[in-house]
Amino acid sequence: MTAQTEWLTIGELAARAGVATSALRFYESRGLIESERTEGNQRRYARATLRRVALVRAAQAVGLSLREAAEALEHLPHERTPNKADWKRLSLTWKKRLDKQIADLELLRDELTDCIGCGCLSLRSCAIFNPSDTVSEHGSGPRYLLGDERLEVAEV
Amino acid sequence: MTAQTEWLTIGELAARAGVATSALRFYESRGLIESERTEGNQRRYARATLRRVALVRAAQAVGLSLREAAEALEHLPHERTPNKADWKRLSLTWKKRLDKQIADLELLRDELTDCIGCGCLSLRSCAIFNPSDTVSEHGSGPRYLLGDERLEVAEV
DNA sequence: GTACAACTTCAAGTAACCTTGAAGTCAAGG
DNA sequence: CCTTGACTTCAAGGTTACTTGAAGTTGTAC
Repeated sequence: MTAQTEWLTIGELAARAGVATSALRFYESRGLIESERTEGNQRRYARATLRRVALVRAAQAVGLSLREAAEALEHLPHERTPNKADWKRLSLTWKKRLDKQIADLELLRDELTDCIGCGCLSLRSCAIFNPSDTVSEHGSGPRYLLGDERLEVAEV
Repeated sequence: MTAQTEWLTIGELAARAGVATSALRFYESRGLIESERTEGNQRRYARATLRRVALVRAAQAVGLSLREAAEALEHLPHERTPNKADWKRLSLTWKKRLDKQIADLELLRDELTDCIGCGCLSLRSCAIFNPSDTVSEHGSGPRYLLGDERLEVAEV
C-alpha cells in the first residue's frame, strides 16, 4: 500500500474534471465515485477518481444514464487504474451502443432525405412517421420513447 | 372553407398518434397543437393535427426539446397540411441537425475504437477524455452538457 | 490566533416532460 | 332516465441530474 498518495480535495477534483463540487457529491451519493475522509471529515479523492469521473462523463455522452454508468463502472477499481481487460470490455460495450445510436440516426436522416426528395406530403408511406425502433433518447425523466408502436397516420 | 370536416376526439387522436391523452393536453398547453371545442367544451382536433403530433415526435427523435419543436412548427398551419416549401425547410433543418449529431457520435466512436486498439490507459492523449464539442444530449432537464472545457487529466 | 476560503450535511429547488388523481361534466346506448 | 365511459380542469407527483441555500466546521496562510 505504498501507492501513489497524492490526494485531491473535492475542489481540486472538480476543477480538473470540469464538474461542480455539488455534482461530485451527487456522484458519490450514487456510488459512482468514492472518497476517503480526513480527520476533520473532508473528502479526499484518489487520483484515479479523475479517470472515473471522466468515464462517467463519457458514459453520458454515449447516452447512458448515471444508473447505467454506475453499472458499467461497477467492476472497475476505484483506487487504481483499471486493467486492459476491464477497459476493453467497457469500451466495446460502449462502442456497440454508439453504433446502434448512429445507425438509428442515419436511418432517420435517410428517411428525412427521401421525404425532401419526394415532397412526401402524404405521410402514408413516410417511414419518419412510422417509426420502427428509432432513437431511444435515453435522456432523463420518464420519456415515453418513440417506441415501436406504429402511428396509423392516414392520408391527412 | 369546405375543408375536410372529420374531427377527432382527444381519445381518437391519442390512439392514432400513439401518445397519451394527457400528453396531448400538455402539448396543447405548450402551443404545439390546437383544438376546437364542442358545445360541451370537449376538444375536437382537425385531422391535420395527427400529422402535427407525428412531427413533434419526429422532432424529439431528432433531439429537439418541445420548445424547439414548437418553434420549428410555428410556421406550419394547424388546420391544413403544410405546403412543400414549409416542409422542405423543416426537413432540411432537421437533416442538418441529424448530420451533426451523427458526426459527433461517429467521432466519439472512432476515438473509442482507437482506445480499444491502443489500450489507452494513459488517458493523456485519449480524445474521449478531452471532449471538444461532443454530443449535446438535448435530453430534458438541466443537463450541464459535456461542454468544451478540457479535462486536464494528467497521467493517472 | 485569527481570518477566510473551502469544506461539511441536509433539505429544497429547478428543469423538461409528462402522468396521476380528484372532482365533476358530457355523450351515447339500453 | 340512467348508467357508463370518455371527457373536463387543476393541482400535485415522478424521474433524472443536478444546483442552491442555510447553518455550521475545517484547513491554511498570515
